[in-house]
Amino acid sequence: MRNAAETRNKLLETAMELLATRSYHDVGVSDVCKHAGVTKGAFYHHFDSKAELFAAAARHHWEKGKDELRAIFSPDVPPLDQLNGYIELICNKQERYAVPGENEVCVCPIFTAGGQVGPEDAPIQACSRELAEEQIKYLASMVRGLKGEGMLGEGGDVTTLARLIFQYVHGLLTYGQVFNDLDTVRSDIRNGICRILNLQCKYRDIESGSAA
Amino acid sequence: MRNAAETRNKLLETAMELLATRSYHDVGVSDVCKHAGVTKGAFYHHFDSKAELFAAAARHHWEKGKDELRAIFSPDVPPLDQLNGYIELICNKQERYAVPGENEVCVCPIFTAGGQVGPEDAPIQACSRELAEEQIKYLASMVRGLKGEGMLGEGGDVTTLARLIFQYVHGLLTYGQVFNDLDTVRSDIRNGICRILNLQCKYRDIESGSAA
DNA sequence: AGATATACATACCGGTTGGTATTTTTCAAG
DNA sequence: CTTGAAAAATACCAACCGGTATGTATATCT
Repeated sequence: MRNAAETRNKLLETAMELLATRSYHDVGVSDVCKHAGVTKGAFYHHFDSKAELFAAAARHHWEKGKDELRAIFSPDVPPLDQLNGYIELICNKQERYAVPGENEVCVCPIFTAGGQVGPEDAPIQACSRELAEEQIKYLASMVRGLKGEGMLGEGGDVTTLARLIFQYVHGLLTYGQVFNDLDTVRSDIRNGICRILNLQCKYRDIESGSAA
Repeated sequence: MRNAAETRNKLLETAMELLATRSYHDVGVSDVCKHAGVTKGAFYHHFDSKAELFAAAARHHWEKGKDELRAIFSPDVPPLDQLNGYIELICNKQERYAVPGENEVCVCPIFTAGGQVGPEDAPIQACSRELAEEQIKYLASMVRGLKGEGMLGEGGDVTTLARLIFQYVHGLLTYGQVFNDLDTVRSDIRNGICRILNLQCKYRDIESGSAA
């Protein structure tokens, strides 16, 4: 009886890894089991269904990365550094999850899966919305900070701007995935976000504290 | 021997209809056949494989809508009307393909499918990229027009801006699909595009020629 | 009209997938 | 040790899906 928690963990993380570069329907439970070095019996001991696994995996993945997120969007961090941190975070994810040569770009597995399943997999859609909303909240706090420092042009509700950024980043990553082109993602991301924010030009380049 | 061309056409359009609200893997050939009122024998008489059907359907759909696109992005049309026309086009697609109450929002079936299949369905990915690039070209001509009239803020390569818009719109639609929220799509689309373009505020509202 | 290719229908196959039933192993408490 | 329950392995199933084999009706050409 090897550590049960560890097995469960392995399944959760493997599910997320596979989902990062392939679609929800492409990733079968057998796949997850094989990559995790676990049998199907063990799998169905820990999870009731495929949908439940991926919902749990999404939440697990989210919680795991939350510290990182909190660090980036901490009120102690200058808003501009928050922006840079966010962009870096996304790029780092690429290096972590993407498969060079094969799948250069990986999308946000959680949110993407929500668009790939029908109403029958309700738990996944629900999870997808829930985590998207949380992410938008973090972005909103950043936007509020930038606005507070007068770095943004006129107009634009904070929450709306955060949502627009979220939408854009997701579209960007999907674009990168389809074209399998990480370079474009890297070069467009800052441009796109800054334009949506209407961030004043003098702040657009990396100049403050953190560096790549 | 009922009209062969008509049967083929029915299959192509049905495929696109189903793909608008469901994922590539969710839509089976049997589904398409049933909805098209055609048997599988007839289907495989016209198409070699599922992937080929959807690639053909995508191109068919694209060609069919090309006149509409050419009309919108015609050099005769003032750039600002082009922008309004583009936004209207996307909203109209929603009314045409979405299933009210069930699937409020539909994404661009062609491009989305590209992100849902692996390298094994290469024809679909290829088609997806190809049509995305074409669409970006149309957008680029619009951006060039706007720029020519001095309506945009400083900076920004024309092609880059067109790509950013494409990325954003796709992300927006996916967002709308996941949240099943057409209202947000309607209210965000103009905002997002104008911000990316850095369209001068005085031009942002609908004021010229065409109306909704 | 007869021959022939096209258009479509029916039935089915092999493989895969999510899920289950059952057995074996592991570990900790008594 | 014994025991008992959790954890994990093996074997398996029913359903489904893409695709095929084969049969039949319809149009076209000579």
